[in-house]
Amino acid sequence: MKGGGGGKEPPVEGEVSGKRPKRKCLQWHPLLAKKAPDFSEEEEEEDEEELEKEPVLCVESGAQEGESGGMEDESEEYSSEQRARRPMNAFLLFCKRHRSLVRQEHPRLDNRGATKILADWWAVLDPKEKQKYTDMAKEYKDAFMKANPGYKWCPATNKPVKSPSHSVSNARKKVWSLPSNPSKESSAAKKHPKTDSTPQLNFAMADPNKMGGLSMLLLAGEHALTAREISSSSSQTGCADVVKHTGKSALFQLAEISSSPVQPAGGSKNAEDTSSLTHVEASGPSQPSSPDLPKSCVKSPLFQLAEQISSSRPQSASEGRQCGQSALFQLAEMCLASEAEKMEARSSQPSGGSSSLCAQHSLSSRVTEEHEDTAELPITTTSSASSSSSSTSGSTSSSPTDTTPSYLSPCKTLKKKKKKKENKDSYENPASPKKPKKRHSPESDLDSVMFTIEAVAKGAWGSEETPRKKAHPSESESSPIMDQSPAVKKKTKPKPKKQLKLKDDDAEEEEEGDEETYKPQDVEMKTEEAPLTPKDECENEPDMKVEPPVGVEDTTPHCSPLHPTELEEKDTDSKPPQTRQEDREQEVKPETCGSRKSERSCKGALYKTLVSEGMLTSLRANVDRGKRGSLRGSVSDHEGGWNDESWGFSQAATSNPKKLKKSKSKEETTPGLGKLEEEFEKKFNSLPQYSPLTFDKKSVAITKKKKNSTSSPPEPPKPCKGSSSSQKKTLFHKIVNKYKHRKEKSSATDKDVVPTDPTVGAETSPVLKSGSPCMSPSPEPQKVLDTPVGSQKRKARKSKITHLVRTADGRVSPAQEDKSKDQTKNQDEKPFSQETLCNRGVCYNDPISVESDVTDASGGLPAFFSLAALAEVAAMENVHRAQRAVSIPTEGQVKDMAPVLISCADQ
DNA sequence: AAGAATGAAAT
DNA sequence: ATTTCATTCTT
Repeated sequence: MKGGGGGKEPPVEGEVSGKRPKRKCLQWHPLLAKKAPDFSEEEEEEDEEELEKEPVLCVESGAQEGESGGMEDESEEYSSEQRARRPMNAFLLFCKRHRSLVRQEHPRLDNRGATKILADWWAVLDPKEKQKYTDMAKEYKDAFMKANPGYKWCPATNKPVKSPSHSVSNARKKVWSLPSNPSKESSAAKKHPKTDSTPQLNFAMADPNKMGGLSMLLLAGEHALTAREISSSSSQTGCADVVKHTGKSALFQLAEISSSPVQPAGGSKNAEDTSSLTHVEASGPSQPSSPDLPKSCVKSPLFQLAEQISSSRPQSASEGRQCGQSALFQLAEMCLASEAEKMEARSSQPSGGSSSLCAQHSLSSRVTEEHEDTAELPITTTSSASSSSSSTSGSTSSSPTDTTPSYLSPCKTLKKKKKKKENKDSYENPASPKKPKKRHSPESDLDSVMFTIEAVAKGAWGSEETPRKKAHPSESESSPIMDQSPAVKKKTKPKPKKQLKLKDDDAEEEEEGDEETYKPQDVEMKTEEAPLTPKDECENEPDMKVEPPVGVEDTTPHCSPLHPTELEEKDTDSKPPQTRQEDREQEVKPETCGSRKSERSCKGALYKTLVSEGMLTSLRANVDRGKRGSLRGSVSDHEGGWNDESWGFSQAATSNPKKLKKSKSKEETTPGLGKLEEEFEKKFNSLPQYSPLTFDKKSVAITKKKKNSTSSPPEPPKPCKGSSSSQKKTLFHKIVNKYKHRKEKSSATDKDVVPTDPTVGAETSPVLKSGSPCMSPSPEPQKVLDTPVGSQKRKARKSKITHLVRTADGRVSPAQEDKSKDQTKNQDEKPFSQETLCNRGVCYNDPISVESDVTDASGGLPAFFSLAALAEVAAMENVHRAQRAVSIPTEGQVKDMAPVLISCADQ
């Protein structure tokens, strides 16, 4: 049948069933590049407008591939083929958001069942609410389209490519990365990749967006601190602009270089490159073995930085990169600090102590460590890392290796598998689920933010470093300082698997686990109200992203190692995973802790240099991104805007520092990926999550109104939890199967309507839960309108439904089951719903959310923190830090910075 | 790998 | 009108 689909598929992919191998799970893709030019709210609308500008971004590589972009390109090369996944529609978004809930309620239910339920919910959902999703979907789509102008939902028929199948399994590519070129489908050579791969191009994209992001962050901070945004915004912008080109590109290049394994040569090659880089930084230009031009460009700035730093720090010698990092960090910090300071006194010399810079210190200390640890370290970082993370890295490396592009990357598959595994585990061990995951409440976000920043900065350009650490974890000197390394290790061991998407999954899984555990009791009890659901998860959800994978608890994101003493404290605090407060404290602590060092001397110079080069900008951008990612969960405006920036890297960073590292090993390739996802997530999270309760209400209401509503469609039978669950379950399956069957048949041949069991009736109450525990939905038979119910795929509809409808009087045996199920479900749900709703939903702030269903809908955002709020908090934190940190010499630094900044601003 | 669901897009 | 495919994840 699919003939129409274009012949492309059938022949091509014959392997599967004629269809193309669907890649399922990837993340949707990031692209969306929109930019948020200013932090102001333009985002909402301007998407489109800006778009025009953006296009560049899309094109970026210019080559048609689209992907060439920088970092990602490696994978991307092939990507052209892969083409981005289409954006999710409203329903899918809804599903994604609520599936976990459903699952919680019915752990036993399989996905399909869940989907059905979701469909029901969806059907019931108020238009307003629906609209939210719809809007988001649209937004999403728009962004996506912008990103890839020529994108077609259906792959061009042309794609004769061939074989996607074999080459590698197609893993996910990171489509997200860049917009595929519009033409890609048309003919374009899919593969140019390599040529472009050279870093040179760099991202056109970087500019505008990044700036925006950065500026946003900074601005936000400023606002919070002082009210003055003025100069800052303008100044920043201006600076950014100037720098833009160079800066970003440079940064990116670095990142790419470091991260990108692209080199065909394989590990060795990578090593070389890296080394070259290192050299450059550290020793200077003299060493540059690498012929690559682009790099050289980058180098210079870096190099300078390195030098300066090194000068400041006596020791420096071999490891340039460290220096580089530190420098970057410093810069980042400086930027932040500077901005803060600016407000106060930008005049000439603010002696203000606001310096803060804990990060800096930490970094520096860290650097030192590294220094000692590995002067030479295997630069291979990438390669080494890859080796460690066998699968992922392997894939990555391999791909780049060949000249011939293996079209697909195995990623997807792997991912899925991984996920699955984990899920399984979780399932098996219910206990595990809870674990540490501390759900961070908003506060934690801050923490994460700081953390993120560091991570990001590091990750961004220092991919080298990270991996390296991993590779040689402790080894030589295990200075107490390293918090990360240990953490990393732990994590790695426990769950090396999921790196990318963990968050959601984890959360869900966990939830599930919890639920399951509880459930049994409930079932047995059958108490109507079932108090159970303790669910602390509430917080969880919102933060999920931030939260590291359950893994080990160590997740604590410490900012950085500090002095030993402090360190100790920190550790202590951090260790206990349980409390949130602790987490917070942690956050604070790190800040507090700064070890002081005098590095300020160079800063000014560095700063300048960076600025000139543009590094700063990029740096800042990175920082912002990181911050933003973690911070901004809210996305107050529904449309907020997807910034490509966001799409960039954050994901890993945000979620955990560890991840970052890990990710590198795993997929360094996709540095950017995270951001997009993150952005998406934020938005996604901002979407209201409705509790079952809500649906109940609605459903009821609807039922009354419409009466039929979903009635006919078989309610998704829910497996109940009770002891009998098994039976029910079985039944459930049967039913399901029937439906399925039905559907299939129908599609295949209308003829059979599945007369099958009349008994099946079971329509049960329309929609899910009616409120009363016992009640049976039966009351309203209303029959069906023709409206297509949602459930059974489209085909099924009326005719089928008909038979489904419960018999006049009642239910047939099967029906009974269903009912019972429903009842149970209802019970559970209700209780849950309320609590759940409160908690999870949205809630941080208000309880309102519960009712808010409706309200929410209208209102728009639930209570997520608004970006501004977050920013504020962040700002505050900074201030505090500064205050606390007073002892730190940073002041000087600050001073230095100020002038620089100013100058920058002027420019 | 199939499949449940909905929707957007393409055919 | 019909077919693809996006997401999730069990079976």
